[in-house]
Amino acid sequence: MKYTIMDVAKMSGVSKSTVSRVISNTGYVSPESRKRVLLSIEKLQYRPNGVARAMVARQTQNIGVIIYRQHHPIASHPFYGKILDAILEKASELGYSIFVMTDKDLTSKSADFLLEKRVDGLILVSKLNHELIDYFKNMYIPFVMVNGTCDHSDVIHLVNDDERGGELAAQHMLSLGLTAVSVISGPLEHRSHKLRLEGFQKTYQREGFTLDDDRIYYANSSQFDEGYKGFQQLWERSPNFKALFATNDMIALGAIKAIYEKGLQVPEHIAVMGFDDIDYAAMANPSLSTIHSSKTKMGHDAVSILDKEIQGITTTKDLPMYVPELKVRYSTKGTK
Amino acid sequence: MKYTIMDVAKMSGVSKSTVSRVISNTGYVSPESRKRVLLSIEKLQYRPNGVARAMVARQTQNIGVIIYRQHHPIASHPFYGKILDAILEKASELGYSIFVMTDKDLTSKSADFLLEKRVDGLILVSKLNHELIDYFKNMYIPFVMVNGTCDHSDVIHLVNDDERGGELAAQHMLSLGLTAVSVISGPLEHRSHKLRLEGFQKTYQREGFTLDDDRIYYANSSQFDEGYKGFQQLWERSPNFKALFATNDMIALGAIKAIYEKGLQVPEHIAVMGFDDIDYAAMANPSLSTIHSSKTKMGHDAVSILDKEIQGITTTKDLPMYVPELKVRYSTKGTK
DNA sequence: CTGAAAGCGCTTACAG
DNA sequence: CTGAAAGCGCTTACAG
Repeated sequence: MKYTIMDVAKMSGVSKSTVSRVISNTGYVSPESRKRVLLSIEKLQYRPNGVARAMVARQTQNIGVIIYRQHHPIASHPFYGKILDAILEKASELGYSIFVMTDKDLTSKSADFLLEKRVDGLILVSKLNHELIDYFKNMYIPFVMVNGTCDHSDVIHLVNDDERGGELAAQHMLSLGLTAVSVISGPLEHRSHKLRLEGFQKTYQREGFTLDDDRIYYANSSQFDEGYKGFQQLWERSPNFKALFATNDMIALGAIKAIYEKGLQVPEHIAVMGFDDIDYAAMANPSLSTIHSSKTKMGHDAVSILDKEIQGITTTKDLPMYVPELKVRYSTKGTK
Repeated sequence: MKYTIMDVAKMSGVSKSTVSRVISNTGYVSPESRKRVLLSIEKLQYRPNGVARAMVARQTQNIGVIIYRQHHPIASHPFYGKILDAILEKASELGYSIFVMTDKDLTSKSADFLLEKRVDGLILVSKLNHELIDYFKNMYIPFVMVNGTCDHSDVIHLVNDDERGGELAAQHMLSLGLTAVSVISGPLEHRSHKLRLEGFQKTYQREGFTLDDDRIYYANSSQFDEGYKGFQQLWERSPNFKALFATNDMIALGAIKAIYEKGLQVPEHIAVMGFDDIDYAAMANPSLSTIHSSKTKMGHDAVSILDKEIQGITTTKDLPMYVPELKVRYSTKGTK
């Protein structure tokens, strides 16, 4: 810590240029010099100062991750936490370190960090407003968006095919003969909730079953509580449905709690499906049928693609969506 | 991004020294000069380069967080994720940015990062081996440990009073007359699991009930699966207990799943208690009685204390433990 | 193969 | 109140 390249140079009887060469393993260094330098480094426990290096290299080897979550947890979120884990994993693999910032920061501190160029690139997770996207575009800093709302076609944007997922959910329910269905939908400002709902609705309609608006509860958040409340409201409106689709697992889990409190059984009285396949979905009691959406793969890809962008290797901005997958569990089928 | 302090200086017709003064708001600058500089900054959208600044200031305003989790998720972990969220929150408040690193990194890359002085201080979360602690001590870099195993009295170490928590759990069960109890314990190398178990055991013994070793399942991990397996094993050994204590909530949840699969009810046939009060404990079905352990407060304190250390303000190394709290829910009481 | 020099973008004394 | 100079710890051409 306390030693600099000069200390190593002196100790080895060479110039700092030579030390620099052996550290970066570039250029020519005689075997003897190299040996002496390596020895000094070892003795002094010398480590190059990354900040100084970053300054001249104009590269920090840092990636900033901004997750938009105004009031809710970020890391511990069952969906976004998974993405973050995947980002962490891939970043370490590719030699990047990760700065994690909350959106609250974004308006002030974290924005400054980016502006102050302490990161080589950015990963924006979840919903971000247009101004922000424009802002980053103007910064000429490479960035990718993950699971956000974005209609700029020139922005790299990783998303699940949520509409297809909604369709899969509907098809599964229909295959079980569950035509009397209600829905709890998360906030429609979020691309994913909107599309999941649309895909679900369209499929029912296509099969000749209309989903009246009073069969849908529009939740204010995508949290457990809203699922709980949502079911109560729907049941109060008209207790005549046999199945419930929620646009994410947390909502579904909240609904299940409310269902049991009413003395009803899942799936005997009401079959329930969620969306996302968060870890708890499989652990829950009863286990929750759901649509698996990419989290780990999205996180990994975000870093890999960003890495390419940082290196100036242009990739297609127009990436295919991740394909969702049906997971049938107890909450619809009644069997493991 | 592309502009430097020189560009601002030229545009304003002053020297870069003056620009620096207005940016850092230090020293004297005439009102007119200040105004011109501010205007240029605005026009050019200039932002100081944080890397350059960090180099001369010898301060990065960065804190590194290392979470030890060899094979399991980090951010999305219901316990550590919460701590991380709290760290993120407090750090942003105090003007620090957070680097998150996994332990896999630690042996190579992240260790280098620390050595390369890209952080002003460190937060070490969870179990870390002795060498590592010594290593950091030798680096003369301020650090605090959170929820780890550490017997160095000169290391700042934030922990819950897990033994007391185990005691609280035992007292609660005893108060319900549940003397025929079994236990699933997480890995004893972890300070917290060890102490939770000890506190629990001692309390039963004190009340005249011995907990034979065959009543305890020693799990290989602290995950859901091990709870599931643990119950099956215990039940196979001797299906004569009416209550189960698990040293964390995930284990308890896994056990509950196994209990239901055996056709038994919680708490009617078997009452279950966990430990930690992760978010999902309250959401689970049935809701899980548990011992609340500090997560958010620990995360906040870790940053605040580290901040003081970084500033050279010495604080007591000997901090009081966080006091655990009993949360009674359906899984023991049979009522909300 | 190696060293001296210049420079990355800032801040911090020091003259004036 | 302000500017020139030195320096933070490195890397990168450029001579030799």
